[in-house]
Parts: sequence; structure tokens; C-alpha cells
Amino acid sequence: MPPYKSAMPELPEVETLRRELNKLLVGQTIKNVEVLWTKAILPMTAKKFTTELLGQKVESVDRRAKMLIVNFSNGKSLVFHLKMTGQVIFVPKKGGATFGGHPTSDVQTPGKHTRLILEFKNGDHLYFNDMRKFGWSRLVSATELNTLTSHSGPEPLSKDFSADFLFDLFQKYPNRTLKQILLDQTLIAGIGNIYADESCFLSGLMPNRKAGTVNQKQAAELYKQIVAVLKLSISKGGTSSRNYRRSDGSRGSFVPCLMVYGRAGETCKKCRALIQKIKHAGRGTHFCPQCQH
DNA sequence: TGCCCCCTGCAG
DNA sequence: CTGCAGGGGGCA
Repeated sequence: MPPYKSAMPELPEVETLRRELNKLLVGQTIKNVEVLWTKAILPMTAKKFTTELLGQKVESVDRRAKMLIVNFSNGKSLVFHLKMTGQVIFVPKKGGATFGGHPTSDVQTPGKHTRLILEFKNGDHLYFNDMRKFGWSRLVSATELNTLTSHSGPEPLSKDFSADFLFDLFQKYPNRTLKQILLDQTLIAGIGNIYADESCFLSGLMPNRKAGTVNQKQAAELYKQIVAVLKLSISKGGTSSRNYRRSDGSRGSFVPCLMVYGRAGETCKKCRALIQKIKHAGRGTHFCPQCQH
């Protein structure tokens, strides 16, 4: 078994939750709120948080960068950031098809890491679990939501992101490394450690390569691979290398598709060289010494 | 620009 | 038992 790995939910993981919860929550009305760890909802008090949520009806579920956004019909939004170990788990009312979570799930609802519970009128529950307590959930107005999301760069799967945009970034920050740029949420939204390493591998570029040394063709290839790996991972329900779970408590199935992330010491799936791990940009960084330059 | 901090579980 | 893992915000 691979060694200890800690990976936070990134774009594909949060997008998976968004798609699932959009089907499950829209039209539901909040009947009860339980705040089990008050810091999870800072800066709001548990009392105010609860009062404002009671009776609210879910209109849609959104995602921006790595933030999961539950919109209510009164214009307010409940925003979740899962950070390292956050989970958002949906448990249908008793008698529901998957009551108690996914049959093979190891997730406790509620459990010792449950920080917040929402109960809906029909008896369904939504649990916010977070072992490390880095994650948060904020109830915000439309204006505040705009502020929260305005610091993020373009969505990589939107038309705002393109090969030219990426190349322009590299020209703008020639002394930064590819990984530093890919991880910077103000430049591009939603890419974290896993998909930064994976997209660099897939495009044959070293994560610590200076952006200024990358030519237009290479930038175009990296762009293409970023989009491809994010889409593929979404189609697999994301990467559950450790804490991340889908809304029913089950694991995403992208781990077998990983080429370098979490594979230090294992053989490269392309050339059989040993995958290496270094520390770069403050993160564990995985690469193939033979495939990437 | 880079380091500290928030946290907990697990490796060593 | 110590120390490391790490997103992102804050601060020097």
C-alpha cells in the first residue's frame, strides 16, 4: 500500500459533489440546524447561523473554484470550503434507497468529525465532516458571495481559460514555476496539488520549470492536459486518496488513473522509470524524471 | 516573497 | 514522543 497521503478536494471532487447535491437538495427546505463545532461557521454565531437558515429553500447548488455553494431562494448562499479533509455527506430519510450512506462507506453520519448537520423537512440530512478542522461553511449574502468568489481566477473548464490565457500567464510571471502558477487560485481556479502534478506529467513538463522557459506549443499542450485530466477525473467522481468522499459516502474512482501523484517509488506508467517526489512550492511534488523536462 | 498558523492522524 | 502533511489567509 502507498504511504500516508493527504489530498484535499480540488475542482473535480467539489464538482462531483455539486452535481450530486444539485439533484438531491434543490427544492428542499431546511427544518433543523445543528452546529457541533462553532468555529466551522465563523464569523457567524451558531444562533444567527441557525436562525437565518431555518425555513430556507434550496434553489440551486453551485461551485466556484474549490467552493461548494448552496443557493437559497431568499438570495443567501451557504458556502463550503472543504480545505484538506472536509466531507459533505447526504443521508436520505429512513426508507431512502441508500439510508445510512453508501453500503461500503466508512463515513460516520454523524461521527466524531461531524461539524454541522442540516436536516430537511422530508427527513433527509446533510452532514459536514472535517477531521482537521481547516474547512468552513459560511452563510453569506449575494454581495458577500461575490466578494468570496471574486478573488479566484478563471474556471479551467470555462471559455475564459484557454491556451493563450495560460501562455500569457507564463509571460507575465516568467520567474515563477509552472506549479506555483497552477496552484495560485487567483490566477486559475480549482487546481490543487493532485491535478497540478498530473497535468505537468501529462504534458511532459517539470512542475518546477520556470514559466518563462515554456514555449507556446508547450503551454498549449499543458492547457489541453489540464482540461483533459479535470474532465476525466470528474467522470470518475474525483480522487479519494484519503479523506474525500462523494455525497453518498463512497469513494471517487480516479486513483487508478493517477500517473504520478502519490506514486513516489513506483514505476512510471509510460516509461517504467521510478516516480520521484520532491518538495516544491511548499508541496509534495511528484514527477517522472524521464518523461518530464 | 516566504513563513507561520490553523488542526489531527499517522509515520518514524 | 516528535514532526510532518498541506490550502489559503495573514503578516513580516
